[in-house]
Amino acid sequence: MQPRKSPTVYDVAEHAGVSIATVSRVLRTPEKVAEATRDRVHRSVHELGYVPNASARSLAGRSTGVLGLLIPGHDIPSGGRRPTDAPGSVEFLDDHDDSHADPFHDRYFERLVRGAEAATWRAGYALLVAAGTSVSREMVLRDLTGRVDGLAVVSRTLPDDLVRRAARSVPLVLVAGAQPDVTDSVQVDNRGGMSALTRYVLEVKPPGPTLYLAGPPDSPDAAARELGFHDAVRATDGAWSTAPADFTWQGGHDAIVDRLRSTAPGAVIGANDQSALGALAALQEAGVRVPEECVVTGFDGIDESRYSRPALTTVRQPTTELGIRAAEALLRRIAHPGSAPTHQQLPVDVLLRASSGARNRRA
Amino acid sequence: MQPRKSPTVYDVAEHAGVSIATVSRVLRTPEKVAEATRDRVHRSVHELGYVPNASARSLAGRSTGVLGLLIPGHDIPSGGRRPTDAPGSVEFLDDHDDSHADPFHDRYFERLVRGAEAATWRAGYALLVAAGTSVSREMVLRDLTGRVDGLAVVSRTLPDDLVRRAARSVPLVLVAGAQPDVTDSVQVDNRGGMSALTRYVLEVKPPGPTLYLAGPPDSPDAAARELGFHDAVRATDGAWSTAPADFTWQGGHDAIVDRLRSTAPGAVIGANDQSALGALAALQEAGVRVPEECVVTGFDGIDESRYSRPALTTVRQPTTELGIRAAEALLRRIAHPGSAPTHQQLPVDVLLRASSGARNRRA
DNA sequence: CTGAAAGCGCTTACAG
DNA sequence: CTGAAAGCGCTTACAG
Repeated sequence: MQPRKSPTVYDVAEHAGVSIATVSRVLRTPEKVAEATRDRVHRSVHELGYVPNASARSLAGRSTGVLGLLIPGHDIPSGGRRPTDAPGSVEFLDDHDDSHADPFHDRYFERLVRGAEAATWRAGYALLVAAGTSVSREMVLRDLTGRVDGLAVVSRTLPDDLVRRAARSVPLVLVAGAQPDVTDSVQVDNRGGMSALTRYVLEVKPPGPTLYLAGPPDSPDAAARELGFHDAVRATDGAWSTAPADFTWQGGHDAIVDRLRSTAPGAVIGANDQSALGALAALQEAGVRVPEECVVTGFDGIDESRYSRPALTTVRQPTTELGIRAAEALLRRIAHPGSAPTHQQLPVDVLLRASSGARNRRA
Repeated sequence: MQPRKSPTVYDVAEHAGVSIATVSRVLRTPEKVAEATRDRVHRSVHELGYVPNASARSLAGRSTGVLGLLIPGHDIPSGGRRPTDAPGSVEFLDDHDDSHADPFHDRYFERLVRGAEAATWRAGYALLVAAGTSVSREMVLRDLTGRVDGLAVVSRTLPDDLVRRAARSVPLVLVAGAQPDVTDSVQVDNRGGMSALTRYVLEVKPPGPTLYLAGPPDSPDAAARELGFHDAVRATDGAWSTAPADFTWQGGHDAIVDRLRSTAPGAVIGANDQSALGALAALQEAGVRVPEECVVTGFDGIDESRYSRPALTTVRQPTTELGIRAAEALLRRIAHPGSAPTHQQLPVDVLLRASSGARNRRA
């Protein structure tokens, strides 16, 4: 398809009757070249279909012009199904509900990648994406490190010490988590989001104690959200309590079943959507009307939260924004290698839906 | 953070007391180096924290080791919200339903990127992702072309002539579409999928004519699906007809309202999920029981199809697989530049759900 | 098995 | 405004 060897600066220079230095200048600093020369070179570039070799450019320019993004690897089938020559080969599947136990909810990574991509190209860089499923993390990391000017790593994708080591050979920013003294970081304001949501719930809820469905003890997100809940609830004098629910539907469901043996809550605040949806189901099974008798809220904004009845009021992370900020932080770090690590907290959005009494087109 | 200049082959060679050629050999063709030497070099590499410079490697090796993936650009907010120093800054939004008019349904690109990423790294390549939102398509394309050994382009991301021109300077594969004589392509078997689905519907449906809700006339997907429907329905002698519905909920809804003035259908087959969901709603409004009196099916497998009542039987594209196949096709093309363009059709999955009478855990 | 040397295709001071 | 030349950090025949 592309037959002969691609043209180089030398070919263009010869074609235009100038030196290779001039060709390079026309491409990088056109204002330093006389207009007539510039035009001539441009014509040659076009006629020969010249495309600069990025490797040579990077080597000579001491910068790759590439940013890397490392995201956690999902399992990708190695073989996969074979393509068909026989059209019409179709598989019929009984579609069960594959649980979204994933802390990174629906479209999280698409948004993250798109955000990072946009900010990266906008700055004239290209974006390399790696999940490191198929190969060992170390190998991918080493490979990436040599290819990029900076690396954004999604938190918990790599063990802390690997992050630290990588940060020694390349500017690195941690996404959705932090290692305070080691690298820059960009995360979402889980604490502030839960606090704001809780304050709102306390205002709109019907009478009755407030119940918080806590997440698993080892999750940083869960910890930050619980702090936010406490921030808000401690400033009031209403009754409240917490119950463990470990981010699962069942956990939320069971916590409510248990709680309904004593007092019915006036509000249930889930540490995530899954547990809130479980709680919602348990309340409805027990004949508690939501939101009239009890308000329910979640956190994450998974797709399922939109389709529950009533639709679930929840908090959405600004994931695209997170990608943008990560790339920008990296670019800043590349420009100023010396400065102290920075740590950003992005504000979240509360999505008001029917489960907290908000009126809504659909619900 | 990374203070002094990174070590090079020269540093490693000196440290290990060998030539740079030997260092290079240890890294690329270790079997050609004596074990003792190899160990010595490895130790030096480790001690110095040496990471090979990918640009130099690419330039010398005449191959970048990078594959590019170009996907259509969504609109990404340029400014975005500012990060806060004040935690707790939260926005409250009345959450309306943003319609998924997108032909590339939920998670389509996440799956595509992940598939491509997996296959790419598995082969020892890295993956560059570009959406080319922020910058002009031409610029991104030119930049990409110089950076990669091969380029996968999602169909309709670029005008045909740009694809053709790009294909002259780099191996290129078209994803989810084809330009038969120009490049390799990988797509989904829309026709075969719709045909298989239709045959199944004809088997399970209650009495009554079959109605096909066609897509917009300018969509290649719609055209292929309609051919598949015809393939299946022409082989039987039941009554059938088609109605235009242009891929929208409203289109599907109105087509049914219109149709119900005469005969009630025994099956409604939508060219996509949106129109099928509209049809489902219209049937239910008219008191037609689904699936008992009329079976309904869609195509695409958007998230919403899972949460309708009854849940919608639909066809899911093997999107991850599509990404894998695209990367693999590219790698094959790189290995064999001369051969004729290949065109793959990937088999789809039918997701059996309650709207066609399939029993299901949830519905 | 190992080394000296050429070369990959650019960029960028340095002169003029 | 333009050119000659050095150099970016590797890989890879070619000799030995």
